[in-house]
Amino acid sequence: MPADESTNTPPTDPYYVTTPIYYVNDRPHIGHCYTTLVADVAARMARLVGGPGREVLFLTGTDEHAEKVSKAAEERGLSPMDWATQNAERFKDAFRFMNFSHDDFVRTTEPRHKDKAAEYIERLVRSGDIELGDYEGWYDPSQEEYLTETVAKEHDFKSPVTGRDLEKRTEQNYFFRLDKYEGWLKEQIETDAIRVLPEARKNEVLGRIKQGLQRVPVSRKIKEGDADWGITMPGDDEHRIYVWIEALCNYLTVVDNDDRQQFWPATVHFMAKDILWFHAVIWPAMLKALKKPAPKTVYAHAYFIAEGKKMSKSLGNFIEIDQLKAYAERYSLDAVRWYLATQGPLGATDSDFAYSRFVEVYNADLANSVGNSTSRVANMIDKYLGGSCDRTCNGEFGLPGGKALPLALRALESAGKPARDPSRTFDFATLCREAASAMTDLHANAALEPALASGQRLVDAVDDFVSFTAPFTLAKQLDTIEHADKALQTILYTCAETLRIASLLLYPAMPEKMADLWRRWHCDHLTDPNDCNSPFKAPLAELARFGDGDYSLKPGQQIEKGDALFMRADAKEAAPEAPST
RNA sequence: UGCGGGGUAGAGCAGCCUGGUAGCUCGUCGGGCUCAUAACCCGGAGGUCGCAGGUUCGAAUCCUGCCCCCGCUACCA
Repeated sequence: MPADESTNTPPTDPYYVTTPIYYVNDRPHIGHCYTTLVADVAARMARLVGGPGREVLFLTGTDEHAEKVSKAAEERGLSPMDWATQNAERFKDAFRFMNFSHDDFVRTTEPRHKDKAAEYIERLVRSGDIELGDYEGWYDPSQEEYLTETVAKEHDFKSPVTGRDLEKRTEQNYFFRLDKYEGWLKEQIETDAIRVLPEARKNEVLGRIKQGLQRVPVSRKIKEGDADWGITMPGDDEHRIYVWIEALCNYLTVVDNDDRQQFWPATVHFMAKDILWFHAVIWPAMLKALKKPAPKTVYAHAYFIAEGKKMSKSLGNFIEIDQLKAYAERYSLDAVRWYLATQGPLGATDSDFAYSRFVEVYNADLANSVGNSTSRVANMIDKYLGGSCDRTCNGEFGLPGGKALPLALRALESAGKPARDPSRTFDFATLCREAASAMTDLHANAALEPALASGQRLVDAVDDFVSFTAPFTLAKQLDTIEHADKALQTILYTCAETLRIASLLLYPAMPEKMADLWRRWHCDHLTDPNDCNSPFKAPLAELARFGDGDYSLKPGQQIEKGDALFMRADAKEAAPEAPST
């Protein structure tokens, strides 16, 4: 594929990315943060790749209408709304801390959601996609809940909690005719019209669809003494819309208005694997019934486990937001974001959040690479060139083919350290163009980890280039080799300019640190470096133009070294601990 | 029970679809360099690719069987 062509045409289609809305009784933990971070990286990448001309909407929020929410509120002597508000704030705080760039935060208790959701259900009733029927199942009277056939059988038809016999009960419910859409769903997912990722999950979903789809209950009978919480079934006061069904609607309710109509269908829904079925099957079928297009991509990641152990309430080993804060305090927030984004369970298998691994990744990917590389390059520019390059990488000294490289080789030779392979050539313009193009293509395929890796490759290339050309050796021969100064400027410019482009590619995961670098290097022409959430001034293809673009480093541009971007971490130090609560 | 994913150097992973010198990151050992954050560059050691059969001139890669790990199995958020 011709790399330069796809780079020249930045995407302009509206990009709409969502996270699940989170169960508001939960305390924010690594799971919520991870899913939302993935969406944040995707959203930032969409804005970067597309530039100011592309509309991007990133939505997250809270799911508040569960029965247990009103119960939890009651236990605390609060109204359900007050309790929900209080907890929604915790999510908002956590997400602010994580520097997520969501454009909107929806709460299912907001009228804009409730009204539309009820309207959708009503439409489905009218179209016959939702109908009244009998639900027969195993009821656990002690827990006041129905159990699935499988669970009931597993526990020998006794309550898993109390061990008492389950009752076979029948009640009237509204059902969504999921069964009507079996063939359509199978076809949509098979052909990737609805792309289910990763591949393993697609197979899983298709496998289940082939086993046959049944209608799904979408309402609950309102019981005596129930709190007035949730949305009642349109036209039937005795039923309440089942929260799951209502919650799914949030993706649409928020954009189903004059201002945001262009965002539907959603570009990508991110979620954890446990709720894939709702998003890949039930939700698209509901949309089909509503005559709305289905989401383009449904991406289900796996779980984080903690220090090799599955996180569970009984073990009490959930990595909560406070622990992430403790890591961020020691290593910077962006280091946490980087670790989660690049080591996370984007594939089908779970990933481990382990301190030893964190330190390893931090040192390898951040301290020793981007951090050290920007440091050494800035330092040489400061030391040898007084803090700025007066020459770009173009012209007769440029690379590849110009005089800079032969002069560097000559300096090495006269210092008695000839290059091992003098025939090597370097073409950073192409390298950078391909890296930017790779990010654009990978992002379009929701392949976020490889997209971020394209930035790392540029940093590695700079380190390799510095070793090969040894500008520090050249710098000692400015008086003895003619034009050595020009070669030196060209080489260091090449390094700095490549790092500038690398920083753009690393930005989606590490916005604050990269903005920090842009402040030191006076790159305020990319975006506002004092606000890493401000829009970019052009699409990536233009921003990442090497050497001769409008956004390239300019001759004379001040490059300040500053403090280490990422201090090396000491693995012998004890793991950061969250303050005990 | 059914369906799906996985088992590749000490650790974490890629390669398998489209068979043909087994690769990457970290760790480890040796060398180089000195601009840099004990960093960076080069090289070495370390794997009979879960097990057993089969197809093939040739299999980590295709087929069959088996073992182990994990996930999903819908009305719980």
